[in-house]
Formats: sequence, C-alpha cells, structure tokens
Amino acid sequence: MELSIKYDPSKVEDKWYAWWLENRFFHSEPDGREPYTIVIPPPNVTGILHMGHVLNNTLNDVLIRKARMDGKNACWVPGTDHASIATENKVVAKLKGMGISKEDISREEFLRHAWAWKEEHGNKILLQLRKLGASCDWDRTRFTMDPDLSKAVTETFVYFYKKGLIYRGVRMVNWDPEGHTAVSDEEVVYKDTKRHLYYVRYFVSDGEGHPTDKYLTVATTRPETIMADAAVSVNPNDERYLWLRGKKVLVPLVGREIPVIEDDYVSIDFGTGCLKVTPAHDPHDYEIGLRHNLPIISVIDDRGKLTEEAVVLVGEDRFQAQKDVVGLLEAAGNLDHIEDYSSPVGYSERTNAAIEPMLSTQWFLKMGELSKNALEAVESGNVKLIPDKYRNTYRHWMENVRDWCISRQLWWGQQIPAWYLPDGRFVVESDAEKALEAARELDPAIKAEDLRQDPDVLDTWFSSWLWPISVFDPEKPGHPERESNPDLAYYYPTNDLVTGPDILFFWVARMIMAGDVFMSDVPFRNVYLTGIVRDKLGRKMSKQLGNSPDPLDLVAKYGADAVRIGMLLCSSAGNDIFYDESMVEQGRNFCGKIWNSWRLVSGWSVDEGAPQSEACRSAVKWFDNLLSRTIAEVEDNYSKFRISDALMAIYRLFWDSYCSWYLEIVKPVWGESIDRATLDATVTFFDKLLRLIHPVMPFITEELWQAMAPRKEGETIMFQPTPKAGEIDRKFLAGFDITQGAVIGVRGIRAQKQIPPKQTLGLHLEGKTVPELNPVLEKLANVELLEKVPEGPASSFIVGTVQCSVPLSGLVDSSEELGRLEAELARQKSFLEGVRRKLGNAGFVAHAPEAVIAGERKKEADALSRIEALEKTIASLSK
RNA sequence: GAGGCUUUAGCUCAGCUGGUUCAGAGCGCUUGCUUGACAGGCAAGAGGUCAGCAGUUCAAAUCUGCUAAGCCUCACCA
Repeated sequence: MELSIKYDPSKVEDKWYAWWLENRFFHSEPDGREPYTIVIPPPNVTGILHMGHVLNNTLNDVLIRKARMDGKNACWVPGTDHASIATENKVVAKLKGMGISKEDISREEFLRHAWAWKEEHGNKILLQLRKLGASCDWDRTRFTMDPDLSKAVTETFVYFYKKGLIYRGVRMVNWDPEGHTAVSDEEVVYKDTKRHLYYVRYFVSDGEGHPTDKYLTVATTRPETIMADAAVSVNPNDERYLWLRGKKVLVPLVGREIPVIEDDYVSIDFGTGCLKVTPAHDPHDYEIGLRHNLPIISVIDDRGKLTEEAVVLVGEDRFQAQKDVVGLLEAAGNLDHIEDYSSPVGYSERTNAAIEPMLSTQWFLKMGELSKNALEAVESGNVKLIPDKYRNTYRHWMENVRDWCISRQLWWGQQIPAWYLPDGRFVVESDAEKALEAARELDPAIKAEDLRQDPDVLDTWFSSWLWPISVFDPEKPGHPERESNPDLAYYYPTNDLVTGPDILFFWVARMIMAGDVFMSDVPFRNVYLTGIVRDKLGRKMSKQLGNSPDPLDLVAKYGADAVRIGMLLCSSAGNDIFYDESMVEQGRNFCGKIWNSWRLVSGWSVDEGAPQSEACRSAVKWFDNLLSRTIAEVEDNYSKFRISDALMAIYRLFWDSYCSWYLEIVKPVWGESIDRATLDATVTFFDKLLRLIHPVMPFITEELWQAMAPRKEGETIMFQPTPKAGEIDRKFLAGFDITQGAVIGVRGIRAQKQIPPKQTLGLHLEGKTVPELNPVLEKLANVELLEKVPEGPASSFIVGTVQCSVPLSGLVDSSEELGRLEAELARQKSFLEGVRRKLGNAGFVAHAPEAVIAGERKKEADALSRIEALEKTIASLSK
C-alpha cells in the first residue's frame, strides 16, 4: 500500500473508531481472565469537553488500553452525573428564556423539561469522548438518575436512616440564595473579599425602651442583619465594659430592647470588643444564642430578601439593604465610622452566590464511623493515593469532617424517601406503598392521599458515591447482606481511579465510605490525582478568561493522537499542568515521524540471497537490547503511574534510537536492496514499537499496524500483547554508546572543518571497544578504521576512555589543535587530582563502601589512560 | 491563623536508598544543511554556584535547621 507523504488523522481516526465500535472491541463481559476495571468519573450531563476532561480521560484510556494489551479483561464504564444544582440551573435558565418561571409550573412539569433537556444535551460529552479515542464500554453507559440507579440511592437512604445514621434536624446550614437550596460545607468556597467594617452605636436603654445618652459601639460587616439582633455580647473579662453588666441596649432603627450578655467567644482585642449577636444569620451567633437562650429573629429569607421581621426595608435584596441600612443608620446618628476591611466570604461552588448562613430543617448523615473507616482504608494502604502527599490532606479532612447535609431544596435529583403524616410525624421507606404501610402502623386511619413526600432531593454526591457499585449492580447499595451479582463480583473492586484532587472529598472519600459499608471492600486500589490544567501563564482555564481551547478544535487541527501526546507530555505526575499548544504540535510531529519511518521501510526491496552485513547484524543486536531495556523502563514507569515518563522513554526510543540511529545504519544505499534477515528484524521492531505506543496513540498505530501486513478479519492492534523485555547485554549497549560518541565526534570535526560527509576519513581508536560495532562506526561516520596511530597532523577527541584520532593532513591548524588538546589534558589532570585527593583521604577509604571506592579507582585508572593517550597525541603533534 | 507542597538550563520537568564521569531530558535557542522517509525534517552546538545561608558527613542537588519567593488544603474574630 502506498502511503501519502503526510499523515492525515482526519482520514484515519473516525474510520478506526467506527470499526472498533462495530467489532465491540471495547465491550467486556466477565470471563476467566483477570479483570482490570475503571469507572469513569462521570462528567456532568451539562458538561462539554474541556482540557481537564482531556487530561483525565486520556490517562484513563492509556491505562485501560495498556491493561487490555497486557491480557487483562479491561472494562471502562462510562456515564454521566445528573449534577442536580448545575442542571437545575440550566433548565431554569432555559425556561426563563421561554418566559416560564419555575414557580409557575408543577414539579412534574419541571421534571419533564429537565428530562427533555437531558435527552437533548446529556449525551454530548460522551460523544465528544469518542473523538479522543476513549475505549469505553459504551454498552455499559450509565446515568446517575437511571431508574435503577435512583432506586439504589433511595435504598441507601433508607438503609442509613434505619441504622440511625441519617437524621432530620434544624441546623445552621450554608444557604445558596441563588440556587435556593442548602449546600454542604464542602460546596462552599471561601474567597477573600473586600468589604467594610461598620462601627455602629447601640444606645443603652433607660429600662423602659428609651435611649439614654450612653452607648456602646459594635463593629459589624453585616449591618443589614442588625434588625435580627438578639443581644450584644462582651467578653466577661473585658474591664472596659463592666459598666454594661445587666444593662439593656436598643437595636438601632427598630428600637427593640436587647440584653448585654457576656460570652468567652468574644475577643477583647478585635473591633471594639462588643459583638452584636444575631443567632439567625451567623453560625457562631447561633451557638451563643443557644448558650444564652436568645430568640431567633430571621430577617433574610431564602431568596436573600428582607423579611417582615426586619421591620425596615422589607422585601429589599440583602445587598441593596446593606447600603440602605447604612444610610438609615447614619441619618439616625447610629453610625460611628466605617473602615475598609477584607475577610473571607463563602460563595456557593455552583452558583457563585454569597452563602447566607441560615437556619433550616435538613437531612444529615452522621460521618463519625464512616469517615473513621474511610481514613483507615487510606492509612493502611488499601487505597493508595498518588501522589501520596494527598494523604495528609485526606487525613486532615477525615478527622475534622462534620455531618453531611444531604438534602437539597431542588427538584432535579432523587427525591427524599420520607413521607409526612398530617400530624407532622414521618416515615422513611423506599416507596410510597411501603410508606403507607409504615404510616398505618403509626395511625391506622391514614390514607394514601394523606401522606406527603418530602419535597427535597438528595445531594448529587449521595448518588455518585455509589457509582463503582451501582454501575455493576444497582440492587446492591442499601443491601450489604445481599450477594453481589456476577458483574459486581467480577469487576469490583475496580483497579485505578483517575480524577482531580478537587473532588477528593466530595467523591473519592465518600466512595471509599460507601464501598466499606456495602461491599466491605475498597472501591479501587489506586487513586491517581491529576493536576489542574492551566494555561502557560499559570492561570486556571476558564470560560471567562477565554484561555481554554476547545479540545475538539485541537483534534480537528492536529488529530486525537497528537492531542493525547500533547496533554501527557506536559503532565508530570502530581503537578499542575501548564498547557501549551506547542506540546500538541510536538505530538503531531511525532505522528509524522512514525508515519515516515514506515514509509521508508515499506519502500525497501528485499534481496533474498543477500547475506546480512556485519553492520546490520550489530545494529539489530543493539536495537534489540535497547528495546528490552526501554520496555523494562516503561513498565517500571507505568507501575508508578509515571505516564509521561513512560511516554518520553518510548518517544526517544522511537525517534532517536530507531529512526535516527538504527534506520540510518540498516538503510540500504539508493538503488540497493536489503537482506531478508535485517528487513524482518526491522519490521518486527516497528511492530513492537507500535504496540508499545498504542495505548497513548491508538489511531495512527492501528492504521499502520493494519497497513504493515495483511491481517485476519477482525484482527486489531488493540489486542496484541505488550512487547516483553528480553535479556539485556549491558556491555554491548555500553559499547554502542562509545560508537555513537565516536560518530558524533567525527561529525563534529566535519562540521568544524567543513569536510563534506561524502569524503571518507581515517579514524584511529585507542582503548577498549567492541570490535563487533566497528562496521557500524565506519558506515555512520564514513570513516576507515586505521590500525596504527596516524602519522602527522590529526584531530582527536575522547569518548569515555577511548582516544579517537582523525588524520587530517592539510586541514589541521596544529597549534590550534595543540591548544585544544592541552586544555583537555589540563582538565583531565585536575580531574585526576580530585579523584586522588578523595582516595588519599583516610576517612573516605575507611567509611565509603567497597563499590564506591572501586568506582573511584576506576575513575583514577581511566583518567590515567586518557592522560597517557593525550600526552602521546600531543607529542606526535608537536614533532 | 494551622498544616502541606514546590524552588535544578530561556520554558516544563527527571534526578529513587547521600557515592556509577552527576549536573540530565524534552521543548525552545544558535549555526550549517534543497543529504533520495520525513523542513512538522537532518546534523552540530551553546545554556545551570541545583533559591539563599548555616549545619551533619570522608562525601550533599539529595539529609537537618533557618530565610526568601510561589502554590495548595483546611479555618467564616464580628
């Protein structure tokens, strides 16, 4: 088959992907082989492919393809996450565009819209993954809200409730006024925010609700919550405020009388030492309120607007209200002064709205026992975190985690399986029927229509923490005692999980918890945490900055293999990734190199009768050894998840060693043929190289592998075994290093003296070499090896311990050459001196291990022989 | 505020248990090549006081301490 000069991925990639699908090569069923399983970190259904996905899924695909070629039964389960807040927001926004407000439609109607949205857009990201070459078992595609997966979530809820681990209670939660829902502590991001510290005067009451002329001043960042104040607190040890003991003060603007209380929480040296206590709108104040039995006055509602209880500015948005309250305070003479101030403010991870601490009734899952066991799984090494620096972070979190708020005031998600009786009591059951039964035990008169299901849904992570279990056996979650189905029994625990450190707690830790409870085993053995993809200036990729390229554009421009290579090249393990398009170019260039190397070999004609030259035989021997050595290195890198190092090792083997050295040796001169033995070896090498690099570059390798030779129906490189390392002759490899050094040296002389490559030169070697390699040297450097030390002017250099001289009558400026040699001689002498100083050091000889001393002695001997050779050359030159 | 990580060539990073001629790789850069596979290429080069200081040791890029810069995680002094 004739190959085009340039590799064109667009003509190749879709063809092979379709063919792989057609043959169901990605599909896995349990069998006698060892399983190798990965579950995809399910992207949001709202998602579109970004560079983070590219990194993550390329790594996943490399691992899964490698395992497949290693003979394992590789199964990569794909799917998507319903992402309740993100998706609900999208749908609300879409409805808004259609002039529909969520408030105006029923839950059922809203969910119809949401499902329609999911059907239309939800598959997009999975289709995009195919462009990357991801070899997922698409037959196993799952969605966290598939009916059976939702059922798994419900059963899990019921399980934990009946175990007494889930409870319902009034707590101070993180309220997202934009998403109109509570969010968990983990979904709050704190950002330093410029704000103001308002110093406000509270006048002391005369006892009958009238102000006296005495006042105290509190510092607050949230004047709009003043109307919700339940007390003012000072530290009991603060002598400045002893006079306030037992007094009451008046809340500015509303004139309500509140007590001055004393609490240790208040710092004497912050602000004025007086704290306004607002139990409804601050977690600490809430705690103080509990201690002092203070009333709870809510002035901000779930939309972030002031309530009736605020008395002033009712109905105004909280941010506007802050400005207006300040104005009112000033007008009323209560504002002392304002300072600039910066402090962390919590924002909702999903909507970026400022979090409003708010009291509400929510469902919680107790974390105590769960987090203890999940911590143990990592501490004991049953789950390995890579890089392991994350173990600290993980431990710290697991030791400090608070109960998980799992209810969300949303519609998109699994509705909480709790049903309320008219009297407020409730039952928790997996469906309405069972709930009715249970309710009748409480009250036999209850009818189905009397029951009302809790309107809230569960946190998305409450479904994705079951993912590694429920994708295989949705019946299992909630029922640890039940026997696993054959898929779950075979594929669980999965092997490796590749994901970002940003969801270590959200997802990874919680999967470990769920695995422990329902499977009594970890969900995966290794967690490879990738870095965050940044642009080359180190900025996070974001839509706002517009610094994130569309991966599909890159694939269209450079090909998927190039994008995969580019991504891996800049992603050393555990570090953030500084993405630069030039890396993708490098990937594309590599494709071109591979392509052309086959064009060369495929064009050779073979002379069946021709004997193999010595140079060819040595080259084959060398490359065979080098291949083995590199395979060993690559395997070692893979085992440590050093994927980019593995890639680089293959890259150099392919480009430098195979193309630039090996092929240059065996390449027949124009018009001549190659012998059979060398050709066969060359083709075998190429085949092994393709297989080695296939996990990283699936498309071009399939194309070339199919082009190399006629293949049987349905035969693919995907299932060819990973090449194995053979015996390694290290002496021979070292000998080749000398040969290479000599070739480079001669080329250097040519470049320096402008001697054309076609002009054959003489070369004399002095020192230990591998004679088998001499023909290689002669061919590559275009030299004739000389038996004797050349007479007359020569240019010389040293490789290792071998002195190389190239006689160059007429071309050598002997004084220049002499100068160079003498400088080299001086360098060698000072090196020798250093080594001898070491060897002369009694401490060194006494303490250092044998091997090190032997090494130093060898260095000494080598230096001596080099010095001798140099001196000889200098002597002959100065004649 | 508390923990952790990082600092090696212009850039991105290797360098494992201190000792192998240890100061490396890729990219970039410089110079020369219309060389019968490939200019997306070939060949030859230049580039670093291993962040700084002190210590341990026969021996330090590697271990310890301090300093500086950058990053991450956790933590709502109103």
